[in-house]
Amino acid sequence: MKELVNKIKKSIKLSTKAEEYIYSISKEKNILKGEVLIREGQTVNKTFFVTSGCLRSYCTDKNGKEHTLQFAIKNWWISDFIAIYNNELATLTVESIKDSKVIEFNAKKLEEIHALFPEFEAFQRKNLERHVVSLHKRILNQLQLTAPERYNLFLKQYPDIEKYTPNYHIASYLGITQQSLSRIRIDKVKK
Amino acid sequence: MKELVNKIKKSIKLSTKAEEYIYSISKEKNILKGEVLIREGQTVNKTFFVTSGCLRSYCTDKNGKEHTLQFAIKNWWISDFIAIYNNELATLTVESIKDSKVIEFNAKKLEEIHALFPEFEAFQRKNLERHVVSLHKRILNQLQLTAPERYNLFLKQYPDIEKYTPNYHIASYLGITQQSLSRIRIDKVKK
DNA sequence: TAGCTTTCTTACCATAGGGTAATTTTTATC
DNA sequence: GATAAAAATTACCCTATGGTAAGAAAGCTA
Repeated sequence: MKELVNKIKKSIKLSTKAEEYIYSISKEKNILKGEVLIREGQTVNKTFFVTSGCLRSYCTDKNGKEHTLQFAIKNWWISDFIAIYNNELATLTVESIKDSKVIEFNAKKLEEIHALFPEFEAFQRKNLERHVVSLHKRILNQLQLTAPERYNLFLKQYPDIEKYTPNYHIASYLGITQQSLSRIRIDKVKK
Repeated sequence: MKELVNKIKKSIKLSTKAEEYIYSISKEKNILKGEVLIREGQTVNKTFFVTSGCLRSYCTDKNGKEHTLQFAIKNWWISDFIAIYNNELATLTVESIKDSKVIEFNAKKLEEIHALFPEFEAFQRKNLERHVVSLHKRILNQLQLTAPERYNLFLKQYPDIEKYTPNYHIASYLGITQQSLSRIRIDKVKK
């Protein structure tokens, strides 16, 4: 928690009141592997900031197949932002894939922070800008790279995620099946 | 221009000074089909707001193949946001695909508007939030839909883009070849 | 209208990746 | 360590999409 506040302070000047407000709308939580923090179909009133461990968000298609939108490791925010920003019910599920520590925010009150403490706007804008950049890059990679290339890039971005994430989650992030990923991994070793 | 300012005013309270500033950092431009507004490898110092017509942004891969990141129609913003937000050279090209009218902003000065007129922050935040949502949806669609499904969705989102966009641009947005798109179109008529 | 250019379609074959299912390996639990 | 559960690999065949290339259609330009 302290860490996050320091991070914010590096980006903007945070008044004491604003800092107090942040503490009042959040709480630190220990999450066990497998816990579901946001469930598809339900109201989304929480946003999480990961301080250790890893969460993922995914949707489930009509055939029951899961598609991973995001892995959130240390210092990332995760929630169902489609639902929050559109004020809709969750289409995503957010679950913990290893024991994690998060700071849980009340989404509504986190939104209100901008009206109450406009100093926070610049911080949030930077966050959103970074988010847009990473999504643009992901889309471009999906369009132009082969599955093995995407997998190698993924490993660079999440260096030790393989230690605790099943391959089928990685596959569902890359847009391939776990069997294909398995072949890719084997081909890689052969070389 | 007037239209954009009204749009902004619907979202936030815009002071006279801020409005004047907006006018001072922008100008309306008529763009001919085929004009390149941002070129890969160069410095990006402009952001465009489309008032009519259509632009697209794309990257070119190592084989010279183009991949469309975005089509921007009326009321959309377009630029190379990866370059702007990361302060890097352009990796994208932005070109007009039909005669268009745009409002051209100095990107640096548009960024500075937030420090000068903090009232603008909330407007920009909403823009970025919407942008994130549309990118999340695009990624999820790419992961879970077949090419024909993505094509149908695309036609709903850009109802008459086919009138002026060559198919291979659409294909390059959907992540397939123009030949595949051609087959999909034919199959669709048969049904 | 003729001729040129761009775009679209079609055909052929190649290939990456998918689906199902069986088997092996790893991990967790008692 | 034995057993069960979860995950990963492998095999088999299949299908969607890609690549090349040729031809047809449409759109420009003179």
